[in-house]
Amino acid sequence: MYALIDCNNFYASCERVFQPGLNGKPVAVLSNNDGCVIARSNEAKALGIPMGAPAFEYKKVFDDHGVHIFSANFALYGDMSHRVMNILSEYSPDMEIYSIDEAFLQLSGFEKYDLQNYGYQIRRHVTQWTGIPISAGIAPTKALAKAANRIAKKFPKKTKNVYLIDTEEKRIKALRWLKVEDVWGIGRQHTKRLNAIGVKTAYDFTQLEDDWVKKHLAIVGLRLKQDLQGIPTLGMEEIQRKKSIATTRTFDGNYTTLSQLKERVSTFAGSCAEKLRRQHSYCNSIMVFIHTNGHRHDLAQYSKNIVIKLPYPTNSSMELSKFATQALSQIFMPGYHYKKAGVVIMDFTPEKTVQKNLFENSNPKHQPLMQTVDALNTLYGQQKIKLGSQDAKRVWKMKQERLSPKYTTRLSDIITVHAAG
DNA sequence: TCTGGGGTCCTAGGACCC
DNA sequence: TCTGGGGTCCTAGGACCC
Repeated sequence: MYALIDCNNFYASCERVFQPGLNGKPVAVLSNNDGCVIARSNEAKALGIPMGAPAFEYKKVFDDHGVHIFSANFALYGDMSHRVMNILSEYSPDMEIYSIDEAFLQLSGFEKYDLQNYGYQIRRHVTQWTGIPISAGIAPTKALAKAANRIAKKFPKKTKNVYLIDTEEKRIKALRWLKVEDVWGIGRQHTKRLNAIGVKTAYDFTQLEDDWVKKHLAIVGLRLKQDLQGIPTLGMEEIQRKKSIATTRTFDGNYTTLSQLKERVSTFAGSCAEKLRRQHSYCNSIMVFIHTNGHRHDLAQYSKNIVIKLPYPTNSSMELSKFATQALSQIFMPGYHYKKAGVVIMDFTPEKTVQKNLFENSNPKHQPLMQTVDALNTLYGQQKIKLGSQDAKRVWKMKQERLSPKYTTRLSDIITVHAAG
């Protein structure tokens, strides 16, 4: 059996932990630059605010219904996630952290347990220790656990946020209830194709011929079908090192000059390098892209990316920044209003097995230097030490008008509790 | 005025090998 | 007239996830 544990409305719930007065009230969290809605409490969902809604289009709804708006506070969410995962890891020797707010627990060997109660126990524990409400779906396969989790979320009163699929009847009932577009792994394109042949529910999907599924949804679709039929096909994944690391941003305004973009791209490359060092890897390729604003139909559009193979593996901020800005110069075209840029690094090798090059190698002095920079930035706060190519005066140009404090990761932001006489 | 960011996996087709 | 067979590796693009 597998359990899928999922935090309810995670980002909104994190904000509520420190402002319990917001329980029962509509809360929404916005993306960087306060652009789109990326998390909503149930009350906000009930107001018809969709996922990804542009904030400016829904300003009136926010005002009319007193929706509490927050700028994304990823330092807080990351730390809360870590706390939740720590607790969950006590409930199975085999856990896969699937996303910031979700984890699978493998429960083989737990057959003698009352799994329904086990779910309640996990829920009580996480809620009491972190204040984050969770839902649990428990079933014989991962895809079915996902489905069970959806039921637990959809019917909180009946299920008390834990739903167990442990019989064939329950499996069929769940799949007949689940719309095919809500199946894990079925996105927009697949839904279109499936609806066209009359497949409306997850159950319908499991009744299709294997050949048809393989042909139109490829091997991934076929595995999914089997998993939904109760044949465990999707196993626990080893979460090791990342295979690519990205830092990309939409700008607050438009950038028109190469030097403006160079500063941004250099910063992004430095941030990628830092993440890369944290997982003790070197990279061999770097990709840089720039875009104009696709929503502005009145402006000329340009979008380009370029991948560069590095002459030697590196994780030095200076090297990566140098290569990234070189790449940028190759794709930059004057005369456009740029709205977005990013750096993606990939093709990693672990620190320990880096292949040295006979003629060209990373400057050996960079490694101790980077270690020192990382240590200083950890000690004195991020971005205290920057590259010369970065804008030293730039503070934080992102629009974040409703940012909550970093309650759990910055000493000065810790809450004060006043006890009445 | 205003529209996020960060990932994974698979497939088809081309280039190349013997 | 007629032109093999079996591989690997790489890349771009598409689909999906949160």
